[in-house]
Amino acid sequence: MTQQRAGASPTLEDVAREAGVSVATASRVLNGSSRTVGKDNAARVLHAASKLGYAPNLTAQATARGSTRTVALVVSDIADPYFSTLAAGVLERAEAAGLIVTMAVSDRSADQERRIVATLRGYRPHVIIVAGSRLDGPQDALIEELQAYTAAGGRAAVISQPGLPFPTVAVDNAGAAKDLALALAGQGHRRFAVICGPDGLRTSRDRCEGFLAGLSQAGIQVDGRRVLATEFTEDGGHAAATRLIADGLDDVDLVFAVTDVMAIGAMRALRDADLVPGHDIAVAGFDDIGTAMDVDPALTTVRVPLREMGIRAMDLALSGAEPAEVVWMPTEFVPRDSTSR
Amino acid sequence: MTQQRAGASPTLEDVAREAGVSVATASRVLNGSSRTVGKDNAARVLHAASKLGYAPNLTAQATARGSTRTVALVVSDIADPYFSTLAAGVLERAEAAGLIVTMAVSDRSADQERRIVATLRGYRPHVIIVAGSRLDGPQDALIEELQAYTAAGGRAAVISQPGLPFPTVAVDNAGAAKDLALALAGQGHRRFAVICGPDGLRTSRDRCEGFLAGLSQAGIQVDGRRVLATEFTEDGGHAAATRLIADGLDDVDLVFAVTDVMAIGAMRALRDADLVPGHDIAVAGFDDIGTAMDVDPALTTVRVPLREMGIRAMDLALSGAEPAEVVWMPTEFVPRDSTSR
DNA sequence: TTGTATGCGTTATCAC
DNA sequence: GTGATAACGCATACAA
Repeated sequence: MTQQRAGASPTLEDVAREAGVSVATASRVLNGSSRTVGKDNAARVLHAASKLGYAPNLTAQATARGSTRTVALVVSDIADPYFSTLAAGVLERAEAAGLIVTMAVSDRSADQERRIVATLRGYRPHVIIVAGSRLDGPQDALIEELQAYTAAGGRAAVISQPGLPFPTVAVDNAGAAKDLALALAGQGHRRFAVICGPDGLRTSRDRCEGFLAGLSQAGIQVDGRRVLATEFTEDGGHAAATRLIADGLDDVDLVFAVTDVMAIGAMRALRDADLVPGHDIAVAGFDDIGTAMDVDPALTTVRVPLREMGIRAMDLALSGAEPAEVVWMPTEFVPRDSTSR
Repeated sequence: MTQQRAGASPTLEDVAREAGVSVATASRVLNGSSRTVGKDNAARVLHAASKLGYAPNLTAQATARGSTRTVALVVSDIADPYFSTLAAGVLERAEAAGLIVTMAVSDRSADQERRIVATLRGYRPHVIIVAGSRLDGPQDALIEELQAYTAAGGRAAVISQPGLPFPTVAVDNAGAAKDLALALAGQGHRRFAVICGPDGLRTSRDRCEGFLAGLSQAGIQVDGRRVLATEFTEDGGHAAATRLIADGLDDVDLVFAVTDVMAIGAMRALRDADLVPGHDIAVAGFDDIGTAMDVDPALTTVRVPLREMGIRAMDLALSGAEPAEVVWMPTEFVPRDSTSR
């Protein structure tokens, strides 16, 4: 009976020695596909492996095989339900494909995002999925990094930033926001305030501009002072709504925030000011995160199939889609009590 | 000028050749610690690397060095704010330590959890953190797997399951639930219903029993038919509350659910039955997830410092804590409007 | 300071 | 069927 070094994982060699076979044989029964191994030898190896608590060194496997079974996912903020729901979809699909998911957060910084992709690329993942809310303008550094990856045979997919030279799953933010505006106008709302994200955030801009375009189409103008830019967070929504209230809300009957998270922050601000959301003033959001139907009144919003988008992004990457392919996911207007007087 | 194979990542050898130096030299400037490299050679290598878009193969690095810079995190469900907040803490701390986080979801299955740990172990991560809501009874398989990992020099930490032979960060669920019950009784509530998680879930049981113990200490008994077991999800909370309502809620003035997520589901069920949470019937939860203060009325709960727990778990693992070490995190009663008539 | 040679744990290509 | 053995991409002890 052989001894393995303490403080180190048993290796294939340890198992082989214990079983009295060659490493090649051990490798074959433990991992290989071709079942060309003698029955008793196989049993010996299996027994030795479990006795030693052997777990194949996947990093060594990766260097030997030249490929891994991992997918790298980069999100802006995992505590944000938008991203955690996306991530759940990616994880679900990855698991089904026998892939392990590596995750990193970019904290909404483009530079950080590039650095992360550069690092993740080092792990030679099977797939890289980038799900940040993308910035305006050329993403040269990120694109270069991802292109180096795909050029080397990697599969990449991007969520929510159409226009990049990678397979993409996205929703028509501008169009959906426009439809939302028209629907709200159809409900009888006339005086709007809009809470947008920080400048340069593509998703925010699309939704903002789409919404204003819809209002304009309905013959409604909104005062520039009623369009606020703020952080892409709940506190951002709260702060913006607070500003709005301070400036006087008399001529506003609906506040639209470009994300549910921000809208919910705005609702909190309204309540803090002793206003009743949905009664004194209507509120609408965008995304349909789970919480949207838990707040009271339930939040009118646009459903974005986040979990499905994570799944589709995985499918897209795994299927080796064309760089230019964009899968547009359907959205849906979800009227709830927050906009019905 | 040399050509690298298309469809493959440039290797250190490619860079070295391009720069006209040996791989050893290239390795030293690109990764090594000792800066014993000639100035011009270093520049050459750097230039070649960036020109080729070189990213070191981290898996190969790992097998060469025998160690990685990754931490493996296993959670039950990343879409659940409880876990996504924990994960955010882990990610934050990991990033600060220059570690990459690999994540997998166990879907609340013990067997799945063991399988995942077995797989993750194969990556020889620097750290493994298990954050499932643990089941009652012996977790033999999981423990064995984790012990094989630590025996081989790995650092493990566990969140929320004290009693396992690994460094642990936890909260006193039973004690906090008892205090909560006493506080609610102090608010004047007398007739309680309790929504628990499925049998065998340790966290749920501790909170349930602690709560009932607190009530009992306050001289309050609760009818067994008013203690329901259900799924550990929002829908579970909704379903249980619906059952409660169907059975008649006349003799109940407060519903306690063992997690905020479930409590929020219960609030939704109440509203669905045209009852006003916090007015017709009080509701209390546990965890203080972000949403707790977004619902209306804001949810009375017990604050569990989730993000900090993720951070502490990382610290614990990184510092090579004693197997038996348990860090108890403080909890705090957070009274809000859902329990104040 | 730089290069050579060897090893890391596996897989895969050969022979036997 | 099974066993040597050369890769895989990188790090590093040892020479030069």
